[in-house]
Amino acid sequence: MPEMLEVETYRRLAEAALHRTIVEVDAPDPWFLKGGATADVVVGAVLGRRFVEARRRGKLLLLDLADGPTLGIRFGMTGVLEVDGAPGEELVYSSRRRDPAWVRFGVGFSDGGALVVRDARRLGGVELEPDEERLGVDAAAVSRRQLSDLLVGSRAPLKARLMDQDRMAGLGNLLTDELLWRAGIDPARPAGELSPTEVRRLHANLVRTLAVLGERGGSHTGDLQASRERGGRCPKDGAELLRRTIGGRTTYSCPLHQR
DNA sequence: ATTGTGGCCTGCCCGC
DNA sequence: TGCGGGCAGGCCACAA
Repeated sequence: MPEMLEVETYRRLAEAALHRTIVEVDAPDPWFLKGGATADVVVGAVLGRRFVEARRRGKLLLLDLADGPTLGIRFGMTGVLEVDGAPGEELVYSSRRRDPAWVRFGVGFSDGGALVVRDARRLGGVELEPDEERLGVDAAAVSRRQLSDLLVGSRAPLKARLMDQDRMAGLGNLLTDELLWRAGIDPARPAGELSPTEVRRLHANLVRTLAVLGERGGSHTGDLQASRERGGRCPKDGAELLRRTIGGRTTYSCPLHQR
């Protein structure tokens, strides 16, 4: 999906949709409704109300309805948010096409505008009252101590642990590869085996990576990104990058400086 | 409980 | 041009 940086962009975009009365709900795809919701239930919850707050936790966008439930939106890998026809982000792995069939959910406002979710692959979804607390602390707000605590005692690969949304929410495949490449730590290392020095380095690089890539415009703007392909070379030292599957995801790392 | 695997669903790109 | 295979920034259910 869009990782947390993209969802944060969506969140800011969604602020333009606040305080506008919803007069129309488009939920054409039952598959896209999660948590047992049906089109009727969503219509009943949303119609006639207004969004009053746009929040984010990890990759989950939360839109609070006045005197109503919270609408949660997940974007899967290819979901895009649009408000009044303007897309929030161009996703690297998502088509630039705007096929009307890809609209999986939308609400129309009394002033004629609309908030729309497009998702070609249908891996995202919309849910009423999502369980926010199941998600771990947002990666943009994690303290060094919290980071240390969520790694300690784990023998899962570091990368898998960092992407475990129940422990820390927000990091996806690209951000995690970039982060570990910057921090100079092997993604396959057991999470609990990092030294205090390495945890400190990891945290500093997390803060910096989110800041820099956020500034540049998204998860795909990392220094490693251009080399994330078969045969790609490390931008730091020129070594051929390792391509492995870690935590179920394609992982690129430098065999020289990531130890 | 933790960790690993497969599957979901669809579009695109590459090579033949 | 057509077709099959592989791949994709996420998440969930399930198995060991």
